[in-house]
Amino acid sequence: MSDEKSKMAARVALSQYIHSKKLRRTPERYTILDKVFDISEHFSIETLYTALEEDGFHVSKATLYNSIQLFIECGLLRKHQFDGKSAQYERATRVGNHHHLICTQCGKIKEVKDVALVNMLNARRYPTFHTAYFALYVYGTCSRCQRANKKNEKKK
Amino acid sequence: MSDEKSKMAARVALSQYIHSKKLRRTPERYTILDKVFDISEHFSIETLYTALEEDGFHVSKATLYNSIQLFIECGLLRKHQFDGKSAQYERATRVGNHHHLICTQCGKIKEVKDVALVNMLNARRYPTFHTAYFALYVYGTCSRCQRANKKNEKKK
DNA sequence: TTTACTGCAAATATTTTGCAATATC
DNA sequence: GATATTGCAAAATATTTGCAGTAAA
Repeated sequence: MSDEKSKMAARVALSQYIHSKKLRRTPERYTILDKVFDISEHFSIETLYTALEEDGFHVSKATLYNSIQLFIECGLLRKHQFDGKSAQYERATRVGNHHHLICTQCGKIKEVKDVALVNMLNARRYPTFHTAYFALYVYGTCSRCQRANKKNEKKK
Repeated sequence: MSDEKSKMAARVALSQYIHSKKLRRTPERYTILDKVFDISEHFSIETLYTALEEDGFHVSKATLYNSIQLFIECGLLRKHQFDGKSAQYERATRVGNHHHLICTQCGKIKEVKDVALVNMLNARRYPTFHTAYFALYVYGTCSRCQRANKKNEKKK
């Protein structure tokens, strides 16, 4: 799906959710949603806040937290708690087809597509639990840190 | 492995790590480690702190955070950032053979053994990345919340 | 005797909450 | 007009940091 199309689809999904829950269609919610769909990668509340400010659109942090929570509830967004302090978010459509490699030394996060694995996961069923989605985190050492480690060993 | 045996093994592993990094074998570290191996499930810093206080053993929060970090570094402990506020920890030996089902409605976390899946995961290799371990989180609705939802639908 | 470790308190950072003003339905 | 939503500031919470005293090597 193109960026514009997925943005439109997200707006529609949000509208439906808002309608079904008898909530209100505020301009803030749609502006924030658009911005979320402009950002291609992970983002934090802080990043999103700054990006919106740069556009000359001011919203309070409280509203940001509220809106993001709403997007998560209606399935448009996923939340990650990587090891840093603040939560990271990304579009649900992106999360489906990749997972995350996390370097335990430098904290860098890399995305990997692994369709075969995703298919295996999707085929799993757990009794009495209705699965919505998965998050797989792979912890280890990135290439950069591996190299750094080798260098240090040689020094000794 | 029995509880006592795994506790001993952990002590040995910690001693080796401490020696290799030229750190110090303080009584606090071993007392905390023992307590960690008494707790069978997930725990937070707060839980661990209280458990130690109840034993009449006082350590500062700072020392707890430090020690837990040390245990993670030497591979004895894993950290989870489920959706609550505080981080949860559990023994690495336990994590290997199960993963977590997380109810997005009530936040309850259930453990599931899935050896076949674990084996598949262990067989995966990612170029330029040296994998240490995995964390798989399955999000969805637990049986209890499924029932509650059905009841609410009927009310309408 | 060197310096890593501990405890305490203060600092930092993130997220949540209360409330008055406003805007949507 | 009823009430959901916003912005702001204050509060709550978790974790980190600085530093002086203590203890392991």
